[in-house]
This record gives sequence, C-alpha cells and structure tokens, in this order.
Amino acid sequence: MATIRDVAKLAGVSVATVSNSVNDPGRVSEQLRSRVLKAIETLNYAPRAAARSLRKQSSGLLGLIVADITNPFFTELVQAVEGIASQQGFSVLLCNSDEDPAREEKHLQVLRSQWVDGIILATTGDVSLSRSSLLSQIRVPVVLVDRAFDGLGLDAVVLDNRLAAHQATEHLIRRGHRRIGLLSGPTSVTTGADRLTGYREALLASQIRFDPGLVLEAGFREQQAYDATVALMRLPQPPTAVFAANNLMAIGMMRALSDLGLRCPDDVSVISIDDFAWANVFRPKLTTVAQPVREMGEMAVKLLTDRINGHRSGTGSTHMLESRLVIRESCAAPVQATQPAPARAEAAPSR
Amino acid sequence: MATIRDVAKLAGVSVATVSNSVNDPGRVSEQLRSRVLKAIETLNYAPRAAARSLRKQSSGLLGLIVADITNPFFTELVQAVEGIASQQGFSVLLCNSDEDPAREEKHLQVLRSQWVDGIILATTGDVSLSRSSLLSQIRVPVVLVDRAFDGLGLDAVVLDNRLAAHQATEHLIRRGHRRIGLLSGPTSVTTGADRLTGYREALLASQIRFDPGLVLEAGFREQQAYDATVALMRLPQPPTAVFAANNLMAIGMMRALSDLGLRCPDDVSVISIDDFAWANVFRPKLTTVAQPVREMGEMAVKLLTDRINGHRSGTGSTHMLESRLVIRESCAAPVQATQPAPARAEAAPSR
DNA sequence: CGAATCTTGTAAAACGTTTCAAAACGAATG
DNA sequence: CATTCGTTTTGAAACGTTTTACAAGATTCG
Repeated sequence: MATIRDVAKLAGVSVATVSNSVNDPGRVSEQLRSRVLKAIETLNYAPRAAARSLRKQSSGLLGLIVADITNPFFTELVQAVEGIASQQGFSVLLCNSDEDPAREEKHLQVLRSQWVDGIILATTGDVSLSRSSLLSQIRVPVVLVDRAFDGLGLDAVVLDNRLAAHQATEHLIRRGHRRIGLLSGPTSVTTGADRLTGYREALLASQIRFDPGLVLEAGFREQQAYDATVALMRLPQPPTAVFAANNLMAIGMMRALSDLGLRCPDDVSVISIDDFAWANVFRPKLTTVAQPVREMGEMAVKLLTDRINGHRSGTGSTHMLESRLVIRESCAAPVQATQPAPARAEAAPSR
Repeated sequence: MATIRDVAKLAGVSVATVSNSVNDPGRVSEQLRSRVLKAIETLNYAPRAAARSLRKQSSGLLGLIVADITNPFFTELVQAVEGIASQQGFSVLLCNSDEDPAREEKHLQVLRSQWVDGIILATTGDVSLSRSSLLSQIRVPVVLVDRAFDGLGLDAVVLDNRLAAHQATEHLIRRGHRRIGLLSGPTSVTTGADRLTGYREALLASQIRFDPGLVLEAGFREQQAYDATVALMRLPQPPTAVFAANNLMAIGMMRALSDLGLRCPDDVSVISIDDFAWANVFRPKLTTVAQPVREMGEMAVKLLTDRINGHRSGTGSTHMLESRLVIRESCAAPVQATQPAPARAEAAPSR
C-alpha cells in the first residue's frame, strides 16, 4: 500500500534518495540511509515489481515450460530450476503444457507478454513450423532442455540419449539376453529417436541382429506402454527382456507384466531410462539408467542467466550430459540361459 | 519490441483507440478496429504486462507456495492449480519451500513485492509468530491448502483428516487387526494432529485400547518413517498392521518392511493416507485413503479468484473435503487370525 | 582567496499501458 | 438554423519506480 513517496515524506528526503539508499547505498550518507531504512521498516514498504520492471526493462521472472509436471523427471527438474533461480533472485513462472503443443504455444504467448527475462523450455512433441516461428519471434533468451532441436540456434541441455540407451541395452546383453524388446518413445522427438539409435548400436556392437518386430513405438506415457508390453509378450517368441524408454513407460510395463502373471526378473528382465525416487521401492527394485536431472536444471539456469547478463552471446550450442547405469534387481539371465553367443547369431534359426 | 505507439502510428489512430480496440471492442467502429488489429498483427505487438499491471493495479499473477514439490500430493496440486489458473487467465508463480519455514518466508516476501493478485499457500511446519505476522501484512487474498490454521481468518481447503484416519484404521480393524501401529506426522501441524485423533477415535469406536507405544511420531518424509517402522517392528510384540500418515511415509515404511524381510500383507498389513499414481504398481498394490487433490486445487483457485473479483469478502472459512478409501491388496487378516473380538478387549491379557 | 573537485541530494524525465474527460462529428430535434 | 444528443475518437493524466543530469555545499588545491 505504501509507496516510495510515503517513505520519502516520512524520512524527509526525496524519492530519489529512497531509491538510492536501497539500490545504491554508496551514493547516500550513512545518516540519511538509516533514516530511510527506518521509514521503510515502519511503513512496511515493498517496491512494486510492476513499476520497477517497467522502468528497468526487466522483470526478474523466468519462464519454465515443462511437458508434464507429474512425470518425476520434470518434477525434479522443476525443483532444481526453482531452487537455483530463486537463489539467484529470479522468480519462476511455471507452465505445464501437459504434452499438448497447443497449450505450449499459448504458454509461450503469455510468457512473451509477461516479458520474462528468459525461458527454459522442455518442449512437447515435435517442432511444428508455427511453434518455431513463434519461438523465433520471442526476443528473450531461450534454453531448451531434455528435447532439443536445431535451426533456431538455441542453447540446449540434453542427455546423451544414445549413450543412455546403449548402456541399458548393453547391460541386458551382458546378462545374456539376445531378444530384447524396446518400448520406444515417439521417434519424432529427439529423445525418442536417439534412444532407438542407441539401442540399435548396442545390438550391432554385440552382433545381434536388429528385429523390428521387437520395438514398439508408443507415446511417453504409461497406458500406451502398458498396451505395447502386452503386445510384446504375446508375440509367438516374446523377448526375454524389455527396455523402456522412460520412467512412465517403465511403470506401464511393470503393471502389464504383473497383470500378465509374469515374474520379474525371473520370467523377463526389465530396464529403463530415468531413475526416480521410488525405483527402489518397487519389487523388484528397478535397474535404470539415471539422468543427472539436477545438473541439467542447474546448467540450464546457468546458460540462461549468462545470456541475460550478457555474459554469453551469439548462436547457442547443445550441451550433452552423460547418463549413469544404476544396477538393482530387475535384470537377470534369461530363462533358457543362452550362453554368451558365438560370433554369428544368425546361426541359430530363431523361429 | 513494438510498443502501442508504433501500432497507433501504423494504423493512423491514437493510442487510446488501439487500447480500446483490444480491451473494449464495443467502443470502437468496426472499420478502425480491423485496421488496428492488422497493424498489431504486422508489428507482432504484445502489450507489456509490467506497464499494464502498473496501470491496472493488478498483475494477473497467482502465487503458489508448496511445502515439497516432489511429494506427489503437491505435484498433483500444482498441476491442478496451474491448469485452472491458466484457464482463467492467470499465470502462476511457483514457490517451493522444501519444508523450510525460512524459505517459505522469503517466498512470501517475494510474492508480496511481485504484487501477485492472490496466494495459495500450503504452509510448511507450524505457524510461527513471525510468519503469521508477515502473512497478516500481506494485503492480497490468501487461501490455505492442506494445512490450515486459525487466527487470521483466512480461507482454507483441507481434507477431513479425522475421517481419513478413521477410515484407514477402521479398515484394518475390520480385517481383524487389533494391534495397529501408527506412523504419525508431526502433531504440531493440523494434518499430523487430526490424523492421530482419527486413529484414536476409530480404536475407541471398536473398543480397542489405545497403546501409546504403537504410535511413533516422525516428519512427513521417507527416511524418518523408515526408521520408525524398523523400531515398531522390533517391539517385543510388534503390530500386525501399520498405518502411515502420508504417501512419503508409506514408501519409507514399505522399504523398511522389505529390508526387514517381512512380507506384506502376509506378515504385516499396511495402509496409508494419500493415493498416488503408482500406488498400484507397488507389490502388493497399496490400499490407501485417497484425497481429492484435484478438487482441492480447484476449490482453492475458486475461493481465491472469487475474492480477487470481489465476489467474496469478510473473514474466511475452512472448507473440509472428504477422503475415499481405495482398497487394493496391502491389507489382509493378521497372522494369528484373532476372531472379531468380544466386547471387552482387555479380557485377553496382551503380553 | 578563487577555482576546481568531491560528495550528497534532488527535480524531472522516462518506462508503456489504461482510462477519464473532453473534443469532434453527425444526426436528430425543436 | 440553433440546440441537443449520441457516437467515436482522442489528448493527457495517471500508475510507481529508476536514473540522468544537475544543484548546492563542502573540501582541496594552486
């Protein structure tokens, strides 16, 4: 309620002095400053962000758009970003697009007119032309996270998805599996496509023939993964292990296996990308490939604030972080323990 | 970049007309309006929120403070609030206090100077004097959620915690349990205290003597619940069932039981308050008492916007929502199946 | 002692909107 | 024809800060 004028009047100084004693203490004598501070105290004065940002041409706000806040990966990302941002004096405007490109677009519009100082965007779905043009109209710094795309020269921080998928697949291969199912994310987004690539590379490295029938593409959500798992296990010759491309899909997969009466890891081994707090409360405890979520959030904020402060300019680059295999209990040797295969896998007719 | 002046110039009208054709279309002729709209389009103009809210004395921002965003209850609450708020044209400033009263206070300060139109507060811990005085200094509407407190006459939307605890306890009793452990939250907060009360009331209703040795108070987090569960099960005569006061505690409890080599529900039955998306992925599937989280979020936003719009005034009231028992697999009859007890429980010396 | 230099304080302009009050313009009325 | 009355349009005043440019003293220096 109290304005800077009131403070000035009470302290018997000009408004400029009030502003200075708060924002540039060096410019005002100690005596006046303390008088001003006392006046602020008694009036319980707080400057209005709107007026301040109008004048300073910066709002102290960061926009954060995530694809699905109930996904533990994003939840943790939000936690990290909010923590660091607020530590650095920024507030964060949270937007949840719920995997809906239309909502994402609307959120971008809002952020644009809110005139946030920067945006961290975990974009949903693939990049439509309209969105990329909207993005390019936005004059504030944007850093992409989790899912990247080229063409706009934006900074991005992403997982080394090929490595992650490679690690997961290789772990299963080491345990002796040769028929490994993949619950793939949509290949229209980088995370989906790259993880598929990593899977294939791992197979190739172990000279296992890639069987397209073993990879089912689904959305990144639980139910689709459930259905895909059922389909996979009903194959004439089902996989002995399944690799789920993210956490939600892992959950759908676990639920499906359990409903099918399949024991894990006795009947089928499972692994997934995305570690999360309760992975070790599931029975069996889930073996996963963990993303350095917190680090990703930190790096995104760092890149963003660097740009905001002008410490960074020019066209952006993609920063790739490494995943880490977390071995727990969900991977065992396949039932008919195939011996570590001889050079040619095709030798054994697989029908 | 483009300002309202630029639009006015391009369209050949005054700034007032530009403003009107956007905000009060009725006041301007169809012809001019379309000219203005076209100018806006070609200049890609978006009004600056800062200027607008300075003039209108309202920011279109809602503050949302939660105690722990990684707690699925709060995650879902955030999702609900963000969804409805943005649907109503508000953006939400997310603050995570991480169960730290100091951070909560700092967030309140920030929200105050951001001059948000309203605040939804899931307060952490008990209400210290300093916080309640800070809260009372804030001139914007505040609605409490999850944890209420009196004295400031604020609106609040909470679960009927006594009912919830009653339902949980009663369910165990019906299954034949008479020694029921309670992993209680801190009784310094309403959710902790009321759930304890509900537990006792349920015992009383079935004429089971309350045994203080069976209730262990812990924080609302996982690790403390883990420790408490271990302590509980190492009692000379351990409980045959345990009731955890929230979701995180349930998880700690499950982990502890599993580490102790106890099978659930064979060796011990468990139930908890807070349902969450993966409760049915755990083995066994968790029987829980669900909160209507989404509804709580909706109601909180409704109460808040009603106050903001002046549809609601005067001192606030507490709105209590009902919980719902969700029966799954984690509750069975106790091992030495005690028959539905005769009138006097004390008859059978329990040592 | 006058001039130059610091220090400390202030008046006033700007930031980009919305909105009030009045102007401009026709049309209708007496 | 002069008034009155609606309808559109507009000029200008807010909103509450920060910041620039300057003023007024105090201090140092030549």
